[in-house]
Amino acid sequence: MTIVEQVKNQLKEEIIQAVIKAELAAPEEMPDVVLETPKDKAHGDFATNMAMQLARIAKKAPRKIAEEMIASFDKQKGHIRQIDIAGPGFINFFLDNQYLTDLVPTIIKAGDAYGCSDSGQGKRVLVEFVSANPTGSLHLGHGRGAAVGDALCKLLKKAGYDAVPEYYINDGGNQITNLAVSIEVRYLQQLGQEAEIPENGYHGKDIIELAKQLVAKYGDTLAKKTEEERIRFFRNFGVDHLMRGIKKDLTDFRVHFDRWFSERSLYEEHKVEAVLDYLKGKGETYEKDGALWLKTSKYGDDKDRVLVKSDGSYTYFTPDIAYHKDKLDRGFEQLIDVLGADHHGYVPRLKAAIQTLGYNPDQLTVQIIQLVNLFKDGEKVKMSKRTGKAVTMRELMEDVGVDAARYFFAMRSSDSHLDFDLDLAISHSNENPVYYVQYAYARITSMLKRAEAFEQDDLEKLDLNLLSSEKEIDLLKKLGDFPSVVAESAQNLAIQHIPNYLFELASCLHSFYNAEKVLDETNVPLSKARVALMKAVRITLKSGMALIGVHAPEKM
RNA sequence: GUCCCAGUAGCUCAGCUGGAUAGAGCAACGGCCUUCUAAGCCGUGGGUCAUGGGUUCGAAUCCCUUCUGGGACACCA
Repeated sequence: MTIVEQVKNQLKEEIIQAVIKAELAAPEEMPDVVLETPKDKAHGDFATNMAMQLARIAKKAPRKIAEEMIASFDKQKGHIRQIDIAGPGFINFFLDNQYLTDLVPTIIKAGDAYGCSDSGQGKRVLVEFVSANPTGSLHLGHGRGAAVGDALCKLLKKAGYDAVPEYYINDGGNQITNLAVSIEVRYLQQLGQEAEIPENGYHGKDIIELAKQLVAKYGDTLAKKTEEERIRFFRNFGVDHLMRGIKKDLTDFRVHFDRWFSERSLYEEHKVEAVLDYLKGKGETYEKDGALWLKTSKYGDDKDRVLVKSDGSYTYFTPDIAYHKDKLDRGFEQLIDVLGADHHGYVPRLKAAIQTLGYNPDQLTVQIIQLVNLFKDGEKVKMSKRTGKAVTMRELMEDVGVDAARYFFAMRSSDSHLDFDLDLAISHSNENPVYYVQYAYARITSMLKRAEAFEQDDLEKLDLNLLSSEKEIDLLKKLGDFPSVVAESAQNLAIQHIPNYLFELASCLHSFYNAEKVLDETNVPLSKARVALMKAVRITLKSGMALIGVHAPEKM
């Protein structure tokens, strides 16, 4: 438990005791104690609405209740300095600063671990994200999914969940056959033979590049193989090649996966057949029009869905069910799928499928990644200038850098549309929130390099009571918020709170920096305390930036 | 037609589980570098929280209506 939580819990307990002592409510009718941080400092460090909540139960006016509560309050406990009644019946608590200054040594000792909590209680969570087909390069939308999924995993881990990031490689279905055929066509074309890309094939230039490489390496030997052998070869070659590119993109984007799960492995281990047999055995399927259907409408889907098409092949859905069963069978309590907006309609059937498998549909949470619109010079950029197709993740990384891209992707709730301002992301100016936050870190770092005279290794010897100016208190309060911001963001799968928090913390730092001098030879004890405070801020900034995959630069 | 997301300052958006006078940044205007990084700070102006109702001590927040914008709704993946 963090310092701030301890203080709050103690305060809550005192509030409950005061209510009981004043005979305003019996323990069993006690409302939840809401303790919030007021926006206005004049309203204290914490405030409770308890008196208003009790109005109906105690049948008295809120302000009257508040008075009675205060009268029976034990002020000796919980660092309380002053209690006020305000507004319609708020009780405002003013605490001494001890609990805040205690944060400094706590954070310094914790280091990178500051902000961690056991809020997730070790719950096993599998986060599947990106999972793009190995049929081309990753584009903008995948970039957002990658940034969100990766940040989500890191956030969950920090908040005490056992989160595992996984990528599902669609290397088994029709689209891969299409890819193989497309490569074959380009290969034959390179050799001067007549061939045409099929309608649902891949027309990208990268496939032509691939074919050129094949000719350079194998000459025309591949053309002499049988059709079947050749396709199998192109299949493997294509997937390997494209997955290498995808992995490279993701690594460069600082996105990590614990496991790359191959769809093909599901076939090889007969897990698709097994799940079909299982569903048939449970009576969740039926045959119609020569196809095999799953009764998903029984579980909230609009209509039933096809598992085996009339031509005998599987739909995309079928191995995906097997994959989700595999995930659940591996013992994950919660599955998070980070999916593109185009998969929106896919969610009900996936949830229904999980129910047909005998699991609880609430075990699956789908995070929809909404569309990203790029803006340049105030205009919407739709296509890449280079390729004429969707802008790739690689181009984005090259244009704006990983830090800016990751920050911008993390900045907004993932399920709402994102307008990505390229000019803003590139600009090295105060308009750019990424630099604002990084600058705070660089400033502290550069300052600490000159701070040798004020180093205090023995934290016990610091006189932290000297940290009492308004800016210092603001900074300390903000530092104290970090663990709960992490925990709440993880719980709500809301990564956008992290950039917000970082911006606020950076703002407190800049404000403090301009108001007070840290390194002051004429006041050594204060300087020592402030250097320690700066270290705490630095640790917290770095830790927060790490969550969203943004680097903390030593200098700028 | 059904479903999802959004509508808050001129622009881009915060606003946590309902709380007190709705906040930032940009843009506009005025200040602050002989002093630890001015990529910074301080100040001023700027609002029918799309709309109409409901829930209640209290609503930008929760529920419903309407309007507007975006997206999704295959025996594709």
